[in-house]
Amino acid sequence: MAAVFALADCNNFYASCERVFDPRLRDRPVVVLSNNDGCVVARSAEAKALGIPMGEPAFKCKELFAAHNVAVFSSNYALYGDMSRRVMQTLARYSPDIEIYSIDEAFLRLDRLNDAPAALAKRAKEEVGRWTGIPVSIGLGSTKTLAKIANRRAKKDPANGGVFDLTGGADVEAGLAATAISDVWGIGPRYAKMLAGLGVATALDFIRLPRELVQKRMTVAGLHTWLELRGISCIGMEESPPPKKSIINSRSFGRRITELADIKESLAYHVVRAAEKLRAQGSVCSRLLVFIQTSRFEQGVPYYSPTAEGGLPVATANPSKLVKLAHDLAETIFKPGLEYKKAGVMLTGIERADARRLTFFEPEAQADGREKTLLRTIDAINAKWGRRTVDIAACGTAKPWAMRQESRSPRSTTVWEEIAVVRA
DNA sequence: TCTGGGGTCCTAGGACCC
DNA sequence: TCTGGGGTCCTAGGACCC
Repeated sequence: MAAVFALADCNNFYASCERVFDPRLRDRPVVVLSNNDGCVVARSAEAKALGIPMGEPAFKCKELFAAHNVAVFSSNYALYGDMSRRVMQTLARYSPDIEIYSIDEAFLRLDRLNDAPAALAKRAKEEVGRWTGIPVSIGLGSTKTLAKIANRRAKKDPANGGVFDLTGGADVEAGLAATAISDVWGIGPRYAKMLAGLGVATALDFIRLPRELVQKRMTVAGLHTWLELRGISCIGMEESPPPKKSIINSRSFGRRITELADIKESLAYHVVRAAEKLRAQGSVCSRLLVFIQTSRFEQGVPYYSPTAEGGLPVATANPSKLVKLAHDLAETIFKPGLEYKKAGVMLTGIERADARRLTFFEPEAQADGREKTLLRTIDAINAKWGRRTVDIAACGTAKPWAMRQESRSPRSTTVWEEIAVVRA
């Protein structure tokens, strides 16, 4: 059988997660906001129908929210992450060949199995709904890009029952003709605009462009999209996620920050989180980049957004060493008299911890061993007793820079004290 | 008052080397 | 007067994804 890729995508994922634990939200418009309660990042179908755009700043929607009794939530990533894990575990029962693509999407290979792909997809969709309460749509295609298009068709028309099959005898041309070019996976706003200038409105128009033109204007990535839409698979399944080559931790401040000391505190926090991610994938890093930013939207004052990068003599995952470097770098770019809105760090020069150069000096090797033991112990304690049970002092306790989060729902599946209570 | 966060890949061009 | 050329590494910038 020819390859059959399925894309399973949770409908309005964050909004659906909120609904699972509060049935009163059914039929009520639900939106979820980004960190710091900044922008709308998820909308239920009812909220979409109200015309609330994705990414809209929350303060611009206040009146609309009030007028239509919209349920508004701060992001609750503890909940969404755990719900995602449950959805993925359920999907994995349907194919050994699964790639978790994002928090709410997974690709599955559905050929090479005993049952017909479309029948498997239908059962998977129903079981995820029954076991987790999350509605999911599944699209089937002979390539990943076509599976993405099929998924859009599945979502768009309720008559499809949440599953759309663009393989076998399906009319692929009709599917491509019904898909706006800007809705194709791999075509962003820039390329969509450029293609519009070439008279391309749909995916079907796009695959009728000459191959050489596509490669010239859109490089090999664009060519892959073009080939995939023609049924030639270029983007394969990734069995296990490769280690990250860069790790970022950053956040907008809950309010404006003017003091270097506060910025340093927030940077320490970001470094500690980033170093945890680094150790979780068994890596060390040799470079660190610090960035601080004023508001992009402030009238009358120039936008200040400097970065500073520095290296370490020996690659490390030790937060104390990284914090020291981050603080030194911050001092080189901090300008007093400005109101800062955001800060963050990026770790690069990432390599496997076990591939490190050996140290020949015995005292250093011993110190290295003690350091590893210490960090392993901290990670173990935090894994058992919760994040930040053991922290480093530079993160501070006052946290004037902490983010706003005014309406977070309970962490119903990961914190005992916040578990849902059912009254019968 | 209020505008997210975290990633990847590709290419062009400069520095440097022989 | 004539003033190489190819390879590699690094970085910045631009495109995309969720």
